[in-house]
Amino acid sequence: MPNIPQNLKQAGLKTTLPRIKILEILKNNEVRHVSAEDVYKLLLESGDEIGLATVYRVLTDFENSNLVIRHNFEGGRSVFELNDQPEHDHMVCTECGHVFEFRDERMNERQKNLATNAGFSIADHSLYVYGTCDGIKDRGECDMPPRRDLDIIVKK
Amino acid sequence: MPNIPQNLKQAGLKTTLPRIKILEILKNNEVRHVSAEDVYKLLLESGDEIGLATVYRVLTDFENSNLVIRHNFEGGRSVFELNDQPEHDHMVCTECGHVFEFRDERMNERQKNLATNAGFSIADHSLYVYGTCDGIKDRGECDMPPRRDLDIIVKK
DNA sequence: AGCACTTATGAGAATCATTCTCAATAAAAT
DNA sequence: ATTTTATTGAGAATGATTCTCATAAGTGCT
Repeated sequence: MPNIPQNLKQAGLKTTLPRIKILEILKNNEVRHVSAEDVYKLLLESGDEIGLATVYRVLTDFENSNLVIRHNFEGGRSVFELNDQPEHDHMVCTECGHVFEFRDERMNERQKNLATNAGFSIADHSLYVYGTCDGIKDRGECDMPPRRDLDIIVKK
Repeated sequence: MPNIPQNLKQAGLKTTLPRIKILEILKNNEVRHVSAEDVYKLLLESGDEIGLATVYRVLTDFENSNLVIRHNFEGGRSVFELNDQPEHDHMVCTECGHVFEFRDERMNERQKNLATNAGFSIADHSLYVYGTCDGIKDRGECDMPPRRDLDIIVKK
């Protein structure tokens, strides 16, 4: 298993207790997309008294050093995700809340071309597809459990 | 020119002064993507004393009756856009704040296929491309004035 | 037009997520 | 071990948005 203090050092961050604990949580397979509040609660549950302000600070530090990715969801809520996977996009089921990840080279290419032709340099993009998964549609329940790996990968 | 009270009635909304004034602003070609605060200031400039709370309420009403579309930009900022055009996506210049609109059938198709294959029914999507426009990159200033029509349309 | 009924508005308080402040503390460097 | 520098905690501050509630407008009916 990857060494957390090492990760922090590589990212140019001091290895402090809050950072270690928070990175541990993010590396935990059970959670993939968490809000600052979520992290704060998880810390409390495991008996770590780390202030909410620190959680925000650490997550922002992690974002700046590319350890995590911040997503701005609807309603001004941010969720964070460990940046341990190739760039990908998200399909969000509006019924069960499940988030599927996918990756499509062709779509990325397409975006890049569009932008270039318009005289625009892409730094970043955010794509969320909202809808329902078939488990919901057919039987009223979601039959796809959350997964850590990319759910759908489409090659070029 | 389209009749504003008519629009409101069709949307199932009482025709009140604040609603008329705000819809007027949204229909104004000069502005396309505005925040609630922007609308509030524009109202003040034209001598209309309409409270900020009302602006928010009206914009939310408009959203619910599909008169406008709400975008949740980075940093928890919402902007509103008159819903008078075909579905399209946005390129946001992170330097000058200019928002380009574009529309790409092929990308939409692609999304639909991906989703279908994964057993997912798309209801909606949100795509924002962030970057800088070439005016910024080359000369430090944006050379692309805001436009009302779609800036870039790519057919299939 | 006049009256009753329902809905919208204004102003300020309240809320929510997030950031800031600053004194106390812990890591890193010497 | 000591100095230096960055980090933390707690609570205050911020900024966007929503809520509350008394007042003011629209709408429908006579």
